[in-house]
Amino acid sequence: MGKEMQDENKLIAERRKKLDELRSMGCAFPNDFRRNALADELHHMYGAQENDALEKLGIEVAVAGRMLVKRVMGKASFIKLADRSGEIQVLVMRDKLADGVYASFKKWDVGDIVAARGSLFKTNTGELTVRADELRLLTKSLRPLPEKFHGLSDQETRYRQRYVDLIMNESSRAVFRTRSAIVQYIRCFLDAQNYLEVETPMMQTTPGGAVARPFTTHHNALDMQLYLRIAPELNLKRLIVGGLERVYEINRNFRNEGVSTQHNPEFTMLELYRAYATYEDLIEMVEALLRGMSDAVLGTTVVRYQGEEFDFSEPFARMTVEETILKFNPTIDAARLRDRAYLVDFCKELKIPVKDSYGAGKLQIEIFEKTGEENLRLPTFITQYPTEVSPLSRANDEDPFVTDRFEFFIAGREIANGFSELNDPEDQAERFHAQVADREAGDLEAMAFDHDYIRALEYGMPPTAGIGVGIDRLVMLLTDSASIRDVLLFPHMRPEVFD
RNA sequence: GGGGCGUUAGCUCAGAGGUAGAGCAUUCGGCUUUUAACCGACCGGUCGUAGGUUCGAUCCCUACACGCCCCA
Repeated sequence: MGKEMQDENKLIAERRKKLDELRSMGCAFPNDFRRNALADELHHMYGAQENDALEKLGIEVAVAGRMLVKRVMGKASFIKLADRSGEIQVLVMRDKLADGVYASFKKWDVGDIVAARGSLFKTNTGELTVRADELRLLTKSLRPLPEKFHGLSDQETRYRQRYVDLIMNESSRAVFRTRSAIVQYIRCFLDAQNYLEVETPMMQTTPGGAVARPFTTHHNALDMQLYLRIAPELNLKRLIVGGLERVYEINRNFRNEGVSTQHNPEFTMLELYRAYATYEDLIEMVEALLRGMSDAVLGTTVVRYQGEEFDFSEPFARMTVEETILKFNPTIDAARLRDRAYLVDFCKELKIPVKDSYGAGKLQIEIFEKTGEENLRLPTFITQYPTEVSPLSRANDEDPFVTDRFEFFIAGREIANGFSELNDPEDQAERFHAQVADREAGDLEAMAFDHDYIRALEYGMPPTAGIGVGIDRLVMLLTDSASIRDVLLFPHMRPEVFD
């Protein structure tokens, strides 16, 4: 909706007038009310009590929150206040309040921030309620909230005005509580294994650690171009060289590519490195992490996503890249899977655009992505990625065409990417050179040569395994969200036009 | 970048080539146990923007903006 904000419509003008009256009567934005109870607390503590017992106990509480319901019935009214925990009903009776308060209250609006003090009781229909003997308006709301029954459903407004979405939609609040619980679970899981959480630069002079285009920015005082990081990988491995042995970072990466239901220009990754471990160890870790996480966060190991069901208590499947290609391309000749000319022809059949620079490994990955990925519905570890497309991974000892690398797929989407790290500085330098050649051939995503990273490896990096996990996609999975925008509080949007 | 769909009152949505409608909200009146409270009355719009076709466009056409979905 190309909406010019109708900033001063009639509804807002009426409320602004009410605010003016509050100002003229003194402090319009008081901050001296002290709440002593949350809605959910009260429901848990007293929800099971009979009214007679409650009245006898005479429990005095002070509650506050946004008034989301207001039903006026002459000299008595019911309102509902929403706080961070939930909602609590308040009975407002004219004769229980100081003179004039009820008359003022009648002019308050749904959306106002209201405080009430009074005793607990239960209504005829059994709802726990505060009978107010003090009622105050703490903050006047100038803008009307969406209609109570249908709420706010317009996607664009939900993303642009997340605050309104959070006021109106419990399901949206639940997503972000789950997101927080997931990140917290990861931290506990890793901290328990003596990982050190670190922070490394977002602004880098040489972007690296992933195959992607970076955002550029400029440092004025130093008059130099900087890049927003596309991955923290190389810095984290410098820390492994430094002897920290187990490190992780949960933070933002920035990639200058399209926006879709799966991609936001900035997104959150967990990256983790562990010395004296292999990718096999990390496969086991991912499996344990996801199993424990679903159980802790969802209360079950059965994850339902967009109509599909995945049981995380069962062992995850494993297949190599080549096995996956064979499985989903029954006509392909198994004996010629590394025959470049054959793969070029096969790609053409699949209408995959091929460049001269592509070797057999790159062609395999193109076929894998086109025909395999989407079909990997059940939790599956795909292993043995071609060395050609894995410039930071350790080549397999028996078969140097592939690396000791895996990606984890579920519901047709990549969630994690891990490998035994390449710690041979000379091999790494050669891989960088190959990347630089690709870059010079026009591949804007190819890596730059990172001299300091080679220097770090030359000091000696212990054998190490590392992994990156896309937090946003994980949150999508565990919250049954179809779009990455649903799990980002403020997803990237084109700027709104105000005129 | 390509294709499809959408944009009408604060919100949720109808609608038709003859310049617009409902529910909720607002405003006013009534109502001391409501639950999408109820009853009565009123108010509310440059129909996303700009062109074009037409006697007449919000409706048809074109472009643009923004969004959603699919594809690259």
